[in-house]
Amino acid sequence: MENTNENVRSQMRKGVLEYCILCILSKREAYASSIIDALKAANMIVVEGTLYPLLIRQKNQGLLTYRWEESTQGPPRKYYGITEKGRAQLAEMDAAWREMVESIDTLKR
Amino acid sequence: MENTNENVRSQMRKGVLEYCILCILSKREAYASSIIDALKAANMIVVEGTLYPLLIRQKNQGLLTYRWEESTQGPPRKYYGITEKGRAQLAEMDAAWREMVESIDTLKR
DNA sequence: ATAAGTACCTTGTATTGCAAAGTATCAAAA
DNA sequence: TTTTGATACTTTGCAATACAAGGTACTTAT
Repeated sequence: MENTNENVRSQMRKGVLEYCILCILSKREAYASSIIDALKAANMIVVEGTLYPLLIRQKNQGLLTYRWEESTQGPPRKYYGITEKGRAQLAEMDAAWREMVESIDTLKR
Repeated sequence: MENTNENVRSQMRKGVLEYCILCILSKREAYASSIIDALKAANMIVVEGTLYPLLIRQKNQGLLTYRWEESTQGPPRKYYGITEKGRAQLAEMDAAWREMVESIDTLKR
């Protein structure tokens, strides 16, 4: 019964995940598992079934590209990187995020 | 083509709206239109078709109650108020929100 | 060969924000 | 009295999306 906590967080994450992905990829290329690790390190738990469709969507929107790279252990990895269009979107999302933080702040006051 | 901006904001709002409602009602009772006004004042545009089902959901979850009140001009208004359970949920959401802000901050760093 | 580990992908479901259209109440104008 | 306009609440249908669960494929070690 105590996943109320997790439900609340899950709801709040909606729509912010796409922003997180762009944030991560704006710094370095990464493949799915490493993205999940980065999110986990920031206390944002995400599972594969969420991330893969999201990456594909962003790729289809032209925000991301990818390249295959061999791995020393295991199958090849799909390294995603951010595009110019992705950076533009990220800039919009930065603004949207700041505005939302500001909005909540206003409501709290 | 320039509603990209609005789409981005719309996505980010997802899941945070419930939090906003509780924030507003934790301070004072309010009816739908006045809630929309409060959100608008905080730069969060929400329409009726979004708000009404949300209020009903939260009421069914026991987070809100309401009472009818006559209006000097127009039909009676449904004034919503927050319950004890709603305040507990709000406390959880406060924590979840702070964590999310912190998470994004971590990713940005 | 087989098993284990790693990585990527797909399907089905529930939730939810929203546009659009509908219902109901009240008061003032025609 | 009827009609119009303003206000308020409600419902329906749709699209987007996070997630659980299950599946495919490649590599290395046993």
